[in-house]
Amino acid sequence: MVKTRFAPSPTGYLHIGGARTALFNWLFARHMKGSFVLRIEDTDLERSKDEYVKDIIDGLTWLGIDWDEPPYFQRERMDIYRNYALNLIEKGFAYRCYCTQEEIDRKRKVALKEGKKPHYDRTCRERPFEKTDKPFVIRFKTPLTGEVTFSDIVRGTITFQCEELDDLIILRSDLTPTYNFTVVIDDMLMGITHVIRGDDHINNTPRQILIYHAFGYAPPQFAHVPLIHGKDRTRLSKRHGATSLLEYKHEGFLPEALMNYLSRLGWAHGDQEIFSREELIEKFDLHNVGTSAAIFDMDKLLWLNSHYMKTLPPEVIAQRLVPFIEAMGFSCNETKKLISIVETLKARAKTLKEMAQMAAFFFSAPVSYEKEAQEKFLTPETKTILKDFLIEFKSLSSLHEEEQKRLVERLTHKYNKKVVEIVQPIRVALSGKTVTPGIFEVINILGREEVEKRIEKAIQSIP
RNA sequence: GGUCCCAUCGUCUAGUGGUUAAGGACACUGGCCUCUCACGCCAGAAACACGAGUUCAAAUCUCGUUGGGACUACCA
Repeated sequence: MVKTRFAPSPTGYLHIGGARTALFNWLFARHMKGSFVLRIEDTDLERSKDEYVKDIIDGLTWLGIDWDEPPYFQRERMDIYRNYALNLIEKGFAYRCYCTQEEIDRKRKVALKEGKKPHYDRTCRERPFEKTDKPFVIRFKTPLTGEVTFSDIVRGTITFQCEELDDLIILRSDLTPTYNFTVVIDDMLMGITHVIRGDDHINNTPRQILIYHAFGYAPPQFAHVPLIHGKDRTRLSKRHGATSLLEYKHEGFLPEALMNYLSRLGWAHGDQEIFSREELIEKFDLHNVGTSAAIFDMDKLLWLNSHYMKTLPPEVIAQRLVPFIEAMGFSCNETKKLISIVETLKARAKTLKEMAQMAAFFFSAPVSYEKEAQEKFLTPETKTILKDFLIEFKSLSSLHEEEQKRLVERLTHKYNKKVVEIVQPIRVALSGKTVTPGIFEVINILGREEVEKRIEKAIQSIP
């Protein structure tokens, strides 16, 4: 059975790139009816933070990614790694190295200067065991010759010469294990069948394969997916805008849109652009994953988001809109009204945040009018029209669109004006703005009483 | 520097040697619709990095060049 994992290190927020890697792992597992696990690689005691663990878990959850076993924390498994490292020494695949860091740094600088590889010179590799209190690290005994080849699912065959590889440290002097060792131990112990990760790990793969060999264990399948780059075509990092995936949530993006967008970054299914979660699971395939890095495109994300704003049930959008409305200091306990607002705004707002801003005037009367709107549409001339409108509006038997339309038409004839010249003053009076949803919809949502109040107020504001 | 990876419109991509004057989508431009703004609809501009080779035939295969990226830690 297929088993995949997402193995982030909590040394930073879950960003778009990590989320995409997680998504691919999750989609592949779900597609293959296998399982997916989350493993927090927090062996870097210095830089790992609980705050980031929370961000990762919350971010994935928001996206709609779930895992089949409780999350693993490498920090809780230190003994396991130590034992396996010791075991490797016994088997002759690793050795204690007593060289000091200063020594090694010095030698590396010299080697670099002479144009040689900055590798550890393997001083301790064949040193006979001696009892000493000196601190040591454990290094893996990389074969001096030969090559390592593996078949990557997305890239095909990749080969490395062993002589290019270093005797990497697998256990630090403080007895904590290093990345290239823990991944192998955990992937092995957890029975991971497919390792799907960013292509920044291609260079690590041969080292890891060698460790698998040392344990006599067949390596999993590897699938290295291209990285996501920022506009400057370098690896995505903090300086490319939104740091955390949750930042997108706070900016009013829908998880459906993010998932759809992320899935299409490096993967395609013919010409299809819109995928539901179920469709993604059904159609996702590692063989259709591309090989070149993609640049994050906010415009396309916005387009997808606006698509889901329009197509998700209004009740769902309304529910998700609530926190944004409340953040502006309004309370929205009238569900029916809120849904009407969503209906009228869903084709106009690209994000929930934007929708909330557009909806503000439904919750409180304008305290002031946009300057230009006021100058242009709240004039002595339109004052007359507004007064007339108010009288007729009060006598309307219902707020049906047809009836409102007739009212406006009567006014256009009476004053010999275009529709827009009648509607805009009303719009400004009701919203303070020149841009709103259709005027009849606005009137309907506001309701008789509120409309009358606001028109009245506008009339009074005109000298 | 060394090793490895990558290269189709501005961006995401379809394309797996042959009706492809290279298709779709976002963005962009123009038009239609229209009470403002959106939405929607129609149209348009826009790409196979370069050079050899293989082949009857190459965006597709090979090599080289150029360009970009990643890795090269007692980070992951």
